[in-house]
Amino acid sequence: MQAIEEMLREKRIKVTPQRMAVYAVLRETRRHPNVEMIYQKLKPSYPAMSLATVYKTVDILNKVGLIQELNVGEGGLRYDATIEPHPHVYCEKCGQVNDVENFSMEEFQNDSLIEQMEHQTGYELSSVQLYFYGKCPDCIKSAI
Amino acid sequence: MQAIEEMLREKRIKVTPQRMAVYAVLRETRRHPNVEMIYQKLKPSYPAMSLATVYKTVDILNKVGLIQELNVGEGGLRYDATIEPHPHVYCEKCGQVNDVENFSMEEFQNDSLIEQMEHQTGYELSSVQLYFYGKCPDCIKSAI
DNA sequence: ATTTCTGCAAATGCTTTGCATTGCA
DNA sequence: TGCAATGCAAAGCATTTGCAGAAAT
Repeated sequence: MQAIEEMLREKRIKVTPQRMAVYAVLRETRRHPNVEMIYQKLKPSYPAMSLATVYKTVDILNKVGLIQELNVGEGGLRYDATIEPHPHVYCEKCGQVNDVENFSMEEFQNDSLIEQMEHQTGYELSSVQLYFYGKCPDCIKSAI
Repeated sequence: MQAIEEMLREKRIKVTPQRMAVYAVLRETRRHPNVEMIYQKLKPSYPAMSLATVYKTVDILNKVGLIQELNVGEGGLRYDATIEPHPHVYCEKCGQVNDVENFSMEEFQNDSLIEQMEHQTGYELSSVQLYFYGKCPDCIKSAI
């Protein structure tokens, strides 16, 4: 895995401790945190960091294509350092967002789904999102 | 198509002019309007209708299952009187949301995709959303 | 030396809430 | 008549903005 500093430099954006920290949080977790979660995670080690900076940082990281924005419908966005398209599951009980691993719908992984859709709709498409909604195994068990 | 009044009555919610009007707007259009759009559309014929009522109404119509909520990631929800699962395309230029008609991924139409995912993830799933993002034919033409 | 970013506080704007009034059943 | 819905205005909150100081190139 490439060094974070290098990746920012390649995107021609200034390399700051805040940006490296935010991106590091996203690379380390599989939880798809939202801005508030990222902020809480960083607060102990970066007491001066402001929420506004986290907002600005995820925005620019998303724009340069280092991370992707997810919208599972809570109101508020989540962020994911994995930029390859992959489906997500949202637990309506606990609010956790997870990746769907080893997704077997091949068309979703490569570009054939997008190409097929461009044909069918006449749009120029740039991305796809597939979201599943339900209850996660933990929440089923605890019968909350 | 069933009468709107009847449909509300079947869902055991009080039948009011405002609710019929909001639902009628959603059934007549394919534009997946948000709250503000619904409000603007109704204003001429219902000058007294308040935005808060539109918010409350779409919320209850969604809860009783008469409409579905879409979240294309603008911030703000859109509403759709077609409750069968079907993919949507979002134009990042003009912001229009359209249905994908005659979607050929059969698994998406019936329940097999959800069942397969339940197996794979251990979740109890209730719904799926598939969104495409890009530029619509009109926006491509006008090269905006 | 310049340009860009950060952090604070204030502003914004969508959505929700409380409550008196109205209207459906 | 009783309970629920409406409409208004106020409150709430997440997000954005403006700007002076700080930091990166």
